[in-house]
Amino acid sequence: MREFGRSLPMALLRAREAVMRRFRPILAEHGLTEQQWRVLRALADSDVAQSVGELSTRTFLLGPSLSRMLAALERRGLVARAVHADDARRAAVRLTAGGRRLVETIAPRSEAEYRSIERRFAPGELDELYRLLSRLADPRPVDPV
Amino acid sequence: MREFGRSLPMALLRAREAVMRRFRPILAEHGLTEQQWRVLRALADSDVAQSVGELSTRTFLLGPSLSRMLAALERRGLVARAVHADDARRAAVRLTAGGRRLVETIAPRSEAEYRSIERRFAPGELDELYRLLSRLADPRPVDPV
DNA sequence: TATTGTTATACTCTATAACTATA
DNA sequence: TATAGTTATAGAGTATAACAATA
Repeated sequence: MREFGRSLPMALLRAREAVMRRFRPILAEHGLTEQQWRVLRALADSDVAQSVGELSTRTFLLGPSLSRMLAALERRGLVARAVHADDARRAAVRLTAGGRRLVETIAPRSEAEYRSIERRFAPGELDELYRLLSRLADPRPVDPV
Repeated sequence: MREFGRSLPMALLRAREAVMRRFRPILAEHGLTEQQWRVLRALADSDVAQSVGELSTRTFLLGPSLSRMLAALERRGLVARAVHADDARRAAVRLTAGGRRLVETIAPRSEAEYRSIERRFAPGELDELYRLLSRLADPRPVDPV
């Protein structure tokens, strides 16, 4: 059987752990878990409100987890939930001003960590890494079905 | 701030999820969590018994999590714990024959999934991916400190 | 009837501290 | 005193099912 060190899930996990190890302390200072940060990042990414389903897809969090997390983030005043204009079943989740401020406080430190990682790679290598990772995540560009 | 889609942790998570989504059902059939499988894989990798600390490092699991998991795997007859020959504080954890059989049952299906992923890449591309991932996980080969 | 989101429930893992046994 | 591992405890996420409201 393939060696543990040559397992793709393990290689991805190791790489992710190495990156997150530098970043988690920053989140912890602000009382945020990795998953909560994913939600805030996904919300900060777009100016329009997003449904719970959209957030679920983008953050790889399940609906029930998200429901509870959004309630907690709402209690902290970081996000706001409203009913979607076109479909009353849907939620319209967005960052509050305070939530956006928090993201903007954390973002520069995140960028600094990122640049220190970037320096370890030759020009173009990181692009190549992104290209290979997205090929893993979505086979379609290579082998359309 | 960097787009969510261009976040390295997210790209790694997406890639890992895509790979694990194909593999988790196989584990579930055998009543194994992803983390338990990591432990079994780490044990299957070497013929000599490993200490809890070694397993912790290799699987990215915390000591307390491992202690409980090893107790559960021991109850299922998949692993055995003994006292280390040289140092009575240390444990000597190894797969039982049944544990090895289980790994050998699952391994071929895991390999099949792996080969179907491999087919999506040109020769050498996957080597390049491993190289870039290991650079992320360990900067030393590039920039010795 | 199907879909969106929430609530309920049980389980697993994370994380830290306290403890035991051994070195 | 320090180290290896376990136990205790609290909290967060995973996963599935059941449910309410809306389409």
